[in-house]
Formats: sequence, structure tokens, C-alpha cells
Amino acid sequence: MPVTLKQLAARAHVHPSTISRVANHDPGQRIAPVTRQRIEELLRETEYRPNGVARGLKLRQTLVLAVVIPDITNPFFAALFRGVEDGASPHGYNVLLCNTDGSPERQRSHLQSLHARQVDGVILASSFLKDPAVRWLRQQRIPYVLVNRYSDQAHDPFVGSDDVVGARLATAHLAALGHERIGHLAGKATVSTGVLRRRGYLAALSERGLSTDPRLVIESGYTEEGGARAAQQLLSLDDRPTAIFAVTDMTAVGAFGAARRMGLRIPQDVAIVGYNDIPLASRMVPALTTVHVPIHDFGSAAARLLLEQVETGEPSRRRVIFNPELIVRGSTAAGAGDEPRLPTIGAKLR
Amino acid sequence: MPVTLKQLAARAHVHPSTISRVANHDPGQRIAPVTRQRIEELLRETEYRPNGVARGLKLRQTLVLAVVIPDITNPFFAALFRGVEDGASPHGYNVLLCNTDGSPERQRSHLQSLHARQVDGVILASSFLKDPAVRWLRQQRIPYVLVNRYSDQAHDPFVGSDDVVGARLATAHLAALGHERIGHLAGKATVSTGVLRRRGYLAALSERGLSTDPRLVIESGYTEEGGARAAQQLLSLDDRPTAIFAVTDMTAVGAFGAARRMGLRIPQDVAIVGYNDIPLASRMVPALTTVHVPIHDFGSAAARLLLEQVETGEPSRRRVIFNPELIVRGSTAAGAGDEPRLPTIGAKLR
DNA sequence: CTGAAAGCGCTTACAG
DNA sequence: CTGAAAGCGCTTACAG
Repeated sequence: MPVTLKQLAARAHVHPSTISRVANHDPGQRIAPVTRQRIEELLRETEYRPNGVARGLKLRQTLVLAVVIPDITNPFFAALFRGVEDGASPHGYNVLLCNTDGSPERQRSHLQSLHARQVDGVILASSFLKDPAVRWLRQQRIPYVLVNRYSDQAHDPFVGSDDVVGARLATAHLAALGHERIGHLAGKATVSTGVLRRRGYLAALSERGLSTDPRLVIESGYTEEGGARAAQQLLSLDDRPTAIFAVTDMTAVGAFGAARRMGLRIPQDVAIVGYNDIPLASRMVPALTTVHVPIHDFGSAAARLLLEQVETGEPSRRRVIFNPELIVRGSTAAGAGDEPRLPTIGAKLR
Repeated sequence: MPVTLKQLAARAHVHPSTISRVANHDPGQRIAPVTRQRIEELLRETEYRPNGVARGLKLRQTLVLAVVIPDITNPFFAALFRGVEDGASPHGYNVLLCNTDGSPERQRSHLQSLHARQVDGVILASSFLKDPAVRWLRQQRIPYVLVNRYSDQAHDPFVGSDDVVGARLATAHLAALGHERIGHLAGKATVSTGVLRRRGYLAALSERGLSTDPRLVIESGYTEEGGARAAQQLLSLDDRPTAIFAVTDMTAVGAFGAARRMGLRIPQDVAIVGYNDIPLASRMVPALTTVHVPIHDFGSAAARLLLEQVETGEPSRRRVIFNPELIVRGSTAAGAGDEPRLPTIGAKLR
């Protein structure tokens, strides 16, 4: 049992409130230098640290934040979490991590549990479009920030990038390489990134005058397995696409695997572009062309937006939008990868 | 503001304690079925959830655990965390995540902060040999479990695998392939995995009658960058090793990069073995031969050991040791990789 | 300058 | 069966 104020007070022959005052360096009250010194000595000696739970109850502030994500084993969310912790930790906050696996029920139950625990705020990276859970957060006046995925356009504090722009960049790049049949491993229709990246993909196609064959768009969700499954389907078409834009790097990884299993070469038989630029992307062979977004910055910006609200006590609608940036690597440009020793077999592109 | 017991009591015209009793389904006390029904209805209607902070103060139990690790962006720790959450969450616990980046100071300060917050227990995967922070945990009677790295042999509750056995497996495999100059990217001398895996490596060499050239052992630490640096050094030797055993998969990833940059082929010019079998290992090209350990199980077993202590109130010295298992892939056996379409250039091994 | 009290929201032993 | 009280460990407005 850690030492308590009352015990310290008994030892110092003063009232607990006096100890509390010097422990908190209370600036308003002036304490007699002699007693202050005596108490400070005692504090140091006993390594007194106020009980955070009691403090939280009294002050209505727990100094705990929560990050709610689909899955921490997805490198995107690991980098995001680091950003949050790096942003919040210097301000004295600890951060709870909750994985939902993309399930609205788990998200909901986590949020309720976090609320009961009186966390000071939550960063939500797993929200759905028109997510009732987000409305609930708003209504409960729990400070929150949405990251990467939004729920109601412009209604929530948000950190992310312009997904339409990013997806257009990716797709236009493939078109510029001469691809005419470009497939899309689509995110979910219930998630903003799914809808917007699909929209960007379609926009780029029509800007280039390319037809938009609906059979070339298959929902993959956001997992490697989903990407593999959808890519396999796409690449089994009679007139299969020569290029694929995957909604995330992880689904692109799945597509890599599927292509390999089908004996297709990347990028010669099928070019692949991902989204996010997770650390894994540049290490793949061939390295993955992708849309770079500053993941760590997403996290730290979200922490900043959240702490702002916590400290002012005012909800915010601020949005921080980063610019997506295309990174061309070997998975779309034969020979441009980081695998110079592999013989280039001659691109088929026109 | 969530609804409180007092408010509910006013609405139901009963004493707060009565509400508390039915909310907690207090089995000892019997409540009049009529009032119970009325109150249950009210509870449902208001979605009452007891304030966890107040409850924590009274019950001296916060239902919060903490996981302290070097870095969540290392896939090993992400999988470990999932194991912990999956093990603890069904029991009503939330889990704080703290990254130390391998710094004893950060570890120490996180631990103190967690203690002040009265977390119910901590899972520590970043401990050093004879770690004073671990002794401090013991002395403060904070329930804890060490994972993967131990501090004082057999003195702490621990979940992990036999690192000497695993390292011997890896090294013996290389020797069996005919390698005679086998390098080692070593962990730190201050960390159990570093010491034990180095020991296993040396044991395997001497069992095979191979000389142990000290220049072939270079400390890489546990990061990709460290692995790249150390591998580069190793591979620059006049009589460079033909095989490398890396203390972890992440350092092996660094070694891959270094080898590539030096124009060396894997496995023909240099064979590489890692440790842990993170998801990335099987996706590399060539796929990484490594020592498999059940990372997710590490986490859930640690959660189990921790909750055991929390619930009994007794510290434990139980140890859960999993068997490491060698997984042979393309990085040591030319042609055995998952990249069948790459031309095999002819192995140099005798 | 310091003490004493109230109160954050809960649980539970004690009465009745 | 239910109420009233005490107390978990803190902070802070109020006295003096």
C-alpha cells in the first residue's frame, strides 16, 4: 500500500490538507517556509505520489485517454497509436488501447466501458459512416476525435487525409502507365475510406476516359485475407485487370499473395498500388507503390485535438487534413523496385 | 454527466444503497421483488453504469491492467498485446499500453505513473537482467508478470520460451546445411534474450566442433536499424560469414536490407535465420527461416497469470514456458521459399 | 499561514 | 427487507 496523505499528516503533525497543498505546489496559498521544507523533505523521503483514483474522483479528471482501433497487429494502427502516445504522454496522460476487429458491437461495448471508467477522451479510428456510437459520444459529451475514418462529414473533430485525392493519384498513376483495365479492391461501403477511395478511383477512370466495369470492383474489406480473396476473384476473370488499386496496403499485401499463388508476376502481369505507406510497404519485393499518409502525425495531431478539448472543456469541430502523396515503387514500375538483382522480364505494358 | 446513484435514489424514493444493491445483483441481501423490479426498470431506462473511478476507490480495484513494451510498431509486441487484451477483456479489464523504446528511464517513469493510477497489475515485456524496476514492482506488491524477457532467473512470474533451445535450433540448422562461418547479430548483454540466444548459438557451434570467432558476434540490439548496421559490419569482414543467426526477426529484416544493399543474394551468398516468427517473416522474399514462438499465447498466458494473482491477492512465481520450433523457409534453403518464379542461381553451399 | 469540513460516487457492515 | 453511516484518498472553499 502506498503512503497516504493522512499518514503523512500524522507523521508531520499537520493537517492532511497542508500536505496536499505543498504536494501540489499550490501557488495561491502561501505556506510557511519552515513547514514547507519539512513537508517537502517528507514527500521526497516517502516518494509520495497522490492516489490517482481518489484524485480522479475529486477532480473529475483521470488523465487517461483511450484509442479505439480495429486491430493493433495492423501496422497502420500501431504507428497511429505511437503517434497518440507520443503526443499525450508528455502531458501526463496514459492511453488505453481497445481493439474492435471491425465489429460495431465490440466498438460499442468498449466505448461504454470507457465511459464508465471516466476516461478523459477517446480517439476513434474504427468509426463507420453515420456511426451511432459517434453520435452517442457526442451526446454523452465525451471528448473525442475521429482519425482516418469520419462518420458524418464535417460534424466531428477529425484528423486524416483527403481519400478521394489519394485514390485518384493512385489510379491516375496506373492509367498513366498505360493500364486500361484497372481493378479495385474496395473498402466497405459503411466506412468513409471505402466510399471515398472508391470514388477517387472512379473519378480517375472517367477523367481518363476509361470505362468503369463494375466487375472490376470487389469489396475486400481491410484485412490481408480479404485482399487475397478479392484479388483472387479479380484475377480469375476472363479479361482480368492488368492493374489493381487496393484500398489499403494490407489488402495489397493480400493481393501480392494471391497473384503469386496464381503464378502472376508483379508488376509485369499485374501492377499493384496500395494506400497508407505502412513500413512494410517499402520492404516488400517488389516494393509496393502506395499513397503515403503521415500515420504517426495522424496520431499526434489527434492527441493534440483531443487535449485541446479536454483542457478547454469545449467540444471542437476542427479538422486536420494532411496531403496524400504518391510513392512509386517496384510494384507498378518494373525495375524501379529495391530489388535490382532480379532479372527484369520485360514489361507488357503498352 | 452520467446519472448517479443519488439521483436514481431520489427518483425511486429509496436510499442510494438500495439502488447499489440491485445494480450489483447483490446475492446476500434479498430485496423485495416489487422494489427490485421498479429499480431494475429505472436502471435499464437510464442505462446506469456505476462510476468506475468511485468504485475503484472504494473497492481498491480499478479493472485496469497495463502492458509495458519497447515499441508497439514492432509486430512482435503488437501480437503480444492482442494476446493480453484477448485474455483480459472478457474478464472486464481494460489495458493501458506504454512504450519505453528500450529506455530504463522511460520504463521506470511509466511504472511509477501506473502505480499512482492504481492499475491492478502490469505485464512487462521490456525488462532488463536484474532490473531494479522489477524489484521495485515486487517491493511495492504490484502484481506483475514478465513476458519474453526475464529479470532474475526463476524469481518472477514469467511467460516465454527457452531461448537457449531456440537459438541452438537455429544455429544447428545452419551448421547442418554446411555453413562453417556463422555470424550472430546479438541482442544486448543486459537483456535475457540477448544473453540466452547468444549462449544457444555458441553451444550449437561447439557441439558441431565449429570455431567461435568472436568477430562473428556483433551486438545489434533489437531494431531493424541495429540489425542492418551490425549485418553490414559482419558482411564486410574479409572472411565474411556465409550465414547469420539474428536475435530477432526485426534484426533479420535489417540484415536482409544490408545484404541487398551490398549486392549479396539470400540465401546463396548469405543465409539468414531470425527469431519469433512474426507475421512479416513468412511474407518476406525469400521467406525468413525463423524460430517460431506462439506470440499471441505469450500475451494471453501472461494475462491469465496476472489475473490469477489479482484475484487471489497472492504473488506468484509460476512460469509458463512454450517450446520454440524451427520453421525452415527460403532464407536458408534456396528454392524452399515462397517465390517459386525467381530463378535459382545455384547454391554455393557444400 | 493552517485547520476543519464537505464532497467527489460508490459499497457494505451495521441497525432496525 | 431497507435505511443511515462510514469511509476509500484526495482537493479546495471557508474560517480563523
